[in-house]
Amino acid sequence: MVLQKRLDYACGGYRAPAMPHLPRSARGKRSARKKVEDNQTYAFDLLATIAGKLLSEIKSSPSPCNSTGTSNAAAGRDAAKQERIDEEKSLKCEGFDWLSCNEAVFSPENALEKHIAYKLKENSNVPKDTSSGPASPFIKSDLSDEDAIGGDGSRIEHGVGAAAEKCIKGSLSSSSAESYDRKEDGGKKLLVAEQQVAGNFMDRNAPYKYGLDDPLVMDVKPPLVSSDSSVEAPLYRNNISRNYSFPNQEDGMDLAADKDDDENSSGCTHPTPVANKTSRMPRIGDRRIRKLMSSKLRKVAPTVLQDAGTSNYDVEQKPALRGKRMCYTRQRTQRSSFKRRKLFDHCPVSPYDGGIYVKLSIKSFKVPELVIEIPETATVGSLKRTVLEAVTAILGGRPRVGVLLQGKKVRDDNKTLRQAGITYGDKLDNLSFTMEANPEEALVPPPSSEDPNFLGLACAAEPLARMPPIAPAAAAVDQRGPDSTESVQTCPDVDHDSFHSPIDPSSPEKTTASALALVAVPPMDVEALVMVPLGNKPKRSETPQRRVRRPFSVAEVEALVLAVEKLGTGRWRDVKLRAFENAKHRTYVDLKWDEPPRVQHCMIPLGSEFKAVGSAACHVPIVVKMFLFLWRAQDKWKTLVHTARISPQQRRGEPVPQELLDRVLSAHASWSQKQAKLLLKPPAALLTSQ
DNA sequence: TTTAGGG
DNA sequence: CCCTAAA
Repeated sequence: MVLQKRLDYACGGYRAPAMPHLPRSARGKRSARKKVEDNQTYAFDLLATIAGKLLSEIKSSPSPCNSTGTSNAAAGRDAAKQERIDEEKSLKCEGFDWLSCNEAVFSPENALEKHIAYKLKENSNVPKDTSSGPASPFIKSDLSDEDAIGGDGSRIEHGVGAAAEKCIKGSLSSSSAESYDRKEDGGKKLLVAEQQVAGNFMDRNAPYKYGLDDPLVMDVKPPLVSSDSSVEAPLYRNNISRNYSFPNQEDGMDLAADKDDDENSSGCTHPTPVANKTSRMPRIGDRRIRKLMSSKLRKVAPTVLQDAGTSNYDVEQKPALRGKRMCYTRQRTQRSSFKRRKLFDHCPVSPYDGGIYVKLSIKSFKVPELVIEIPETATVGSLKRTVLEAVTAILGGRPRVGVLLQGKKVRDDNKTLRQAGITYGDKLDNLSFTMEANPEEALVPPPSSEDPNFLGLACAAEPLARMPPIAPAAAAVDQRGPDSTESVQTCPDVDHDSFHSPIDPSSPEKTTASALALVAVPPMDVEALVMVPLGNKPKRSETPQRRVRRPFSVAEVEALVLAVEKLGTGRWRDVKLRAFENAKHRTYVDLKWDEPPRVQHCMIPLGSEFKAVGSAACHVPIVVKMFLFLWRAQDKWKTLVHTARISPQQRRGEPVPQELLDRVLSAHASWSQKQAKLLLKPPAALLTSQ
């Protein structure tokens, strides 16, 4: 072998043209992305949560918040601020902000909490990796919180809760705005949100209308849609308002329970009738709630939320909350089921109690960015599927996804992205998505309606709120610990197949052009990304999943044969280049997800608009990463030669025309000979010369 | 960074 | 399709 190489060099002196290397910078981007994704996921959750919160708010509209923590307020603030800062520093979550904001806006304490909890739960489920990783900012926030608190790893839930808390606090404290000095967008946004919320709370009885446009959200990402989210919720005042207080703080469990409930109630996260719980809760509730909220918030949107939340929160009574939080977090993490039960116990209030829930009409809301990686050669249809998967993974439900390029709907699912004009090079900014709830599904009540809290909500919010039950995987993850990547892979939720199918055989162009691959991003990846903690450990991302198998098309084979016939069997890099000029970023090596350098991705910042079920619409900024999958000519050739040598009956897969196989054998033989000759000759030459 | 090979 | 040795 070595000899051959040498010979080649000597003879041809040709070296394969150097391939353009992908910038390593990609890595960094990648990591960032992941973070984003994580955030995004959470964001969805958050959305759901928000919805729920809103509902709950309406219901509960508790007044107690303000009263709590008067004396401690100052100290709490400081602490909170610091925390925030820390979190921010550690995490830079852009996306979360909005969520938190939104949530804040919507949720009344209880409602928020619940919602959050639900979301959290869902998230928690999703986050199998949570334990493992560092995924979303939320997580980070959690961590930070934990650290601060000294608690164990809290999770997304916290973030949500925190957000909720913030919201609540914000709402409670009219002066919340001042507390936020932060320059960060998120922080500011939060402030705004809070303010709004506060206002809303004030007006509980009246239906709320928020201009969710939320400055908050907007900041984060460029293309983010400016969603105009207006939430309209008639607030019905239930008894809920009476005490939001949860059981004692000590029972962090309660919180946990709430969260669990949320999680469990994957179905309808949003609509949470707050009243139920709240009614039951003991008075301490305020604190608890706050705590919960804070914790949740932190988890969710560590940076922004925290800040905002903290500030408000701090003013009121942060310190206490922290401690509580920790407890509850831990409990939560350790025993989700248990938590759930507790929740019920605590908040057994029947939805009917008087709890009225608000009918929310969410016009739009923003969700954290969603990062999708997809090969340029993938079809529009596959893109839709991918986006759908990613979104539904978070939101649940089975909405329909549409792709908009420059505001124009791309209808032909069979076109490749390239054909549709969606290329990584440009125009990505113009890419957006629409998501429409499946009417049929929209009506379907969430399965987990058992939770009284959800009863009311069932409607509009529902679809969004629903989170896919990733629980199993998550559970696995938890047990395993952060490092276990496998858990992700195994995740039942994702439908891997859906992603793959994409390429349309009918379009030859595609195949040839992308001889490479259609591979779609496995849903898992998305999840993984989502889950991955911002911070420290990308453990999750590390475990590469096995690539999806994408058999070579006949066209690809033909291109390969042609190239080999011309170039021989030793210059695979050249072969690839020759065979697939179109693929600019091809390398002879197959691409791997986790190897940015090899992967070409196009980041497409998108402002996607999603029309959620019912009247809910949300803007989801989606980042699409496009990449080309390279196949390994070397390997393919190997198999081709083998295939050509075996009987047709033994062959499997897409039949390769005998003609091509014959050429394979022919080329292989001839090049083998040449190589052999080369090997032999040189020595002779040397000898002679010497 | 490419190739060659083996699993 | 993956992994690794070797260059």
